[in-house]
Amino acid sequence: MLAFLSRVDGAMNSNGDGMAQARETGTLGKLMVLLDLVTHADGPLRFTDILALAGQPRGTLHRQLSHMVEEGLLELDGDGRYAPGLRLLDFAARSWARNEFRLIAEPHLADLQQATGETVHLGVLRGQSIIYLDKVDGRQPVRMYSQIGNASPCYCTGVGKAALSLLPADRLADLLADLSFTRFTAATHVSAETLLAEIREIAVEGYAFDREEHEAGIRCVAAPVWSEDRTFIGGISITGPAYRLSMELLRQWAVPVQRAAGQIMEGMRIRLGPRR
Amino acid sequence: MLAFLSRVDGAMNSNGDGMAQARETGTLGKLMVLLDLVTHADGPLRFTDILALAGQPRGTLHRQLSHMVEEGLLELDGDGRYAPGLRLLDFAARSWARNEFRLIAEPHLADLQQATGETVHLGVLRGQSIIYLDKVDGRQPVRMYSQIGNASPCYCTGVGKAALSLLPADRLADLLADLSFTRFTAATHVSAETLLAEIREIAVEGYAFDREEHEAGIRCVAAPVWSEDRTFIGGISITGPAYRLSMELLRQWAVPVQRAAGQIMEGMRIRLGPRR
DNA sequence: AATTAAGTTCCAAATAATGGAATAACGCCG
DNA sequence: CGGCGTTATTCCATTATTTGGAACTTAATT
Repeated sequence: MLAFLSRVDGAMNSNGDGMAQARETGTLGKLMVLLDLVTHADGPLRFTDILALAGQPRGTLHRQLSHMVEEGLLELDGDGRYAPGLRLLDFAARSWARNEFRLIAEPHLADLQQATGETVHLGVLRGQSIIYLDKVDGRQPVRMYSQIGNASPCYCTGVGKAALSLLPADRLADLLADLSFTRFTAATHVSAETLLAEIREIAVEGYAFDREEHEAGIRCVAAPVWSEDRTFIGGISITGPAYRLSMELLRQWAVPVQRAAGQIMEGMRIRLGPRR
Repeated sequence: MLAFLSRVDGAMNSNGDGMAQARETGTLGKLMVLLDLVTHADGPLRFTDILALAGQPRGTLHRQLSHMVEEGLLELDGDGRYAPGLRLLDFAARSWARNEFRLIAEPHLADLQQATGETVHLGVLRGQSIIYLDKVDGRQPVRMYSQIGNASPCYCTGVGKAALSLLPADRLADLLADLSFTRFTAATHVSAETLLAEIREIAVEGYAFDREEHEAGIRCVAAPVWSEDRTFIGGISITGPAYRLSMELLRQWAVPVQRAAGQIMEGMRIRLGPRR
């Protein structure tokens, strides 16, 4: 049911500088396409399935898949079906555990959750997607992976639009040019024009809303966050059901969200020093 | 504080079988060594650091790192330091979300948590490490990534020893021959002999204990779990502080843990059919 | 047993990776 | 500002790996 994300994330390494230069990553690039293919599929794929999707010669594909299985990036079950490898979990767990941005943001996310009682997210822009780095849910032990690590479109999430408002005009234009819109709800932006208009507004106001644009019945208010070296461009948000979060309430919450965002950025300055 | 894990997990792809058939994964293998290097480091690494650790020519290394950054496997910050890439999170989130074994086990883990009130883990053997696939903690919203995805040594965890008890003698011998022991506590096995003796016992009894072997003050009881095609060999465990979990209590809990393990395996049979 | 489909192995040709050295950028200090 | 040590990046002939078509093996079907 989340299969549509494939589109979105697949475009993640579009280096959209106008001319669409095919990626220059040699052998690795080809293997990553395969990894993308398998991880984005709805279930395990057999050799022939991948062969059809990848459009490569049999011999080549076979060696590539074998190497990836050998390295633990993919797993091959008893029925000859390929699935994402669990070694990826180990890599990701380490990537996440030591991420400076997340570590610094953590306490401020918790504060914001306490203050509002609603779910708080931290996300960063990667390519055209928002990758969620953290989530604090007020209620019972949440299945964290359910959100952390997930990639969502930038054009229909609060964090995404907040992030876009930070981009310089030229980078924003490039990104929008490469963007393809999928309508998730009646409120989803489906054209660069309306999106750009809202982003301009967000850049002025300093906060963004998601007016049930990604999921019906879910609203949020978000504020942009960035690191000084611009490695991280993203945002934090408070998310909840529309029946509980009126637009008026969200407007009030813009203040604490912006304050938390400011504290996180201040924390980065202190921690990482004034370099660059 | 968990930095010591680096050592241990590093051994996951140690091909240290005396003479070491060098891995036959071509270019990919070389890149994975680098990814391992960066993800296992204590912090971001500069080019020169990696150069020293990898022992490769400058030109080669530079191109390799560039490709990996381009693909999102690594990230390069403003100070020229390499860190694990966030794209790994997206891969891992997908790998985890659709893992059949975990999906089937989930409700039984929750049951077991309810019955005992203590923390429940699900892990599988990958190489010489146990990778934790799931965790159910009774108390407050836990930072899930803190455990899920983490790789721990097989020789000093309940799940690990339970998993080892499932291996046929020859595979077990191979694995033990390659194993290098790190003493974490006074109770840690540090020789293949004593470990093998305990594993034999576990194979008879059908359950394993961790008697504060990995972390002082932490005990657990575990039972082996495997899929019919042997793709997954692992276990589930109940873990908690020694002051609350006497060895006597753990012995009593062996029964419900084994029952839950049985239910999970039954679930796999039904779900995946009697193939292979 | 015959037939089709699915997966695996082989090897000359094409391509990408290699690695030593030259070049460029940075950071520090006088 | 200019020089010096450090660090990072680019270049290109050589070398090793990947490529891809076809032959081969294995498994499933009738």
